[in-house]
Amino acid sequence: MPSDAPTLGWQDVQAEALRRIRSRDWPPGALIPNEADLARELGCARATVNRALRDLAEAGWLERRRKAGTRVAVAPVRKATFAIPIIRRDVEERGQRHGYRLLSQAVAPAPAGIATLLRLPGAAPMIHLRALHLADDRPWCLEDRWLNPAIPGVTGADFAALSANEWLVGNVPFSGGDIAFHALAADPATAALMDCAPGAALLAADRTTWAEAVPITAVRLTYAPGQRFVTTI
Amino acid sequence: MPSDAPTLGWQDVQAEALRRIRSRDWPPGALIPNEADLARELGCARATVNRALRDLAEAGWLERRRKAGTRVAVAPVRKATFAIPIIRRDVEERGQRHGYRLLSQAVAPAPAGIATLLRLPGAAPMIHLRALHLADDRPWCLEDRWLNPAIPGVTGADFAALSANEWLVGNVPFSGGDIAFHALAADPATAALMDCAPGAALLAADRTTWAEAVPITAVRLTYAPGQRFVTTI
DNA sequence: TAGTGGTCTAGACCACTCA
DNA sequence: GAGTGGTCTAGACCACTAT
Repeated sequence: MPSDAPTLGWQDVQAEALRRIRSRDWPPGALIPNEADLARELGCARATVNRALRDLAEAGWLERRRKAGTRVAVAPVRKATFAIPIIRRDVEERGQRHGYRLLSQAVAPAPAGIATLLRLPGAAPMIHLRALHLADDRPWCLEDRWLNPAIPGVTGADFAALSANEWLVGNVPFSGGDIAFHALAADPATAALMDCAPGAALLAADRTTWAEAVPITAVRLTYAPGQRFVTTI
Repeated sequence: MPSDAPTLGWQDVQAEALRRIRSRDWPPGALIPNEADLARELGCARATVNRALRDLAEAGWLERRRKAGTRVAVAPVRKATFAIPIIRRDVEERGQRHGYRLLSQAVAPAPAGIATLLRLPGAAPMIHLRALHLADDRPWCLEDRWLNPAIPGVTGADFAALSANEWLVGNVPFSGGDIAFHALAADPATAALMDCAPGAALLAADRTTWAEAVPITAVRLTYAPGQRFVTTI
């Protein structure tokens, strides 16, 4: 084994650890050496080992507990990460021209499901928007959104000119939320808008977003047939 | 402003930075102070600031470039992370009993689409598996998989007893791959297996996985109606 | 209580890239 | 060339937890 004169970086340490995991040198469930020992063995500082192993633990390869030490995960839970850009950028990054049409805007009592989701009182009045996003003039995505009218500035926004999606990104700092992907069959109205057959299988994403404890919006994005969400792991 | 005597941790620094971003104290696109200045201002070491800001950059809030400094992202690209557990665990974590039935197993030339995806020669013989996963005896997920027969040990595996999904996790170290979510309409055969109406909208995930440059498997997981992939951002 | 990972520090050098 | 982030080091203390 040639001695590696240049100092080891954390990426090297991580690669070496991954190699040992994959080669079953450190089999699933096994306790691996502690950070201090590894640092000595590899000839680097403990902080470097820590950085490498911490990242592996976050990625699901290792399970670490103080005093108990570090174990190789038995069933590594892989994680897939999806980027959620604003819709216009999503379209433009595919080299297509983004178009946008506001279909309707109204103030209406939120349906029970939406109100519950946002933890608002039963029939609280909210802003209801429906809009169609286009890619090269073809239907891309239907946006069905309920907006909390208490958001500063929201009543003055012109959603015919700028989509709520984009307005929110630029004007409302949000802290969190959740997303659910699911499949649904196109109802007749949606099918007409999407230029597809009624009953066609469509991919949809339901999102709710919050600024701290204040509900911002609940939106369903229904994508045109054939669309896929792709990622690399 | 009360002086915070206890030393600031990186999480505190991160929270303070996020606060400044959200309050528009650091508006979108703005250059923020460099690490050394921030460390002085906040009374901690530069490494602590680095840890905090590095994480914010990974999360999409900041854009960092050497010499150019750190800027607040103009359109923060939020990222959603999905855990991809093995199917049995997924079912069990919902408090249901996992069942499994191997429907068919055969060696057959891979369809052109699959072979291309895995960069294998046109009609390369592969192992084709079809299996149904059950949750509390109800259809949960249909697994349609093509396996590279060159994988060590694969020809001796008993996929009637242990799903390929689980066998692979335990026996084949894989380095990467990709996933695509999409919606499809249930064909008659699938509908019969899934106990749903033909044409029903189903959520599906297509995965390919690799061990370094060696293709391992291509699989389509088709989920029973009503299933959702949920995550928090 | 003792062993382990989690974190902070002060300093240093390097890599990148803007001007 | 010079300013910035990226990383490493050696040492220290702390927080958690298995025993």
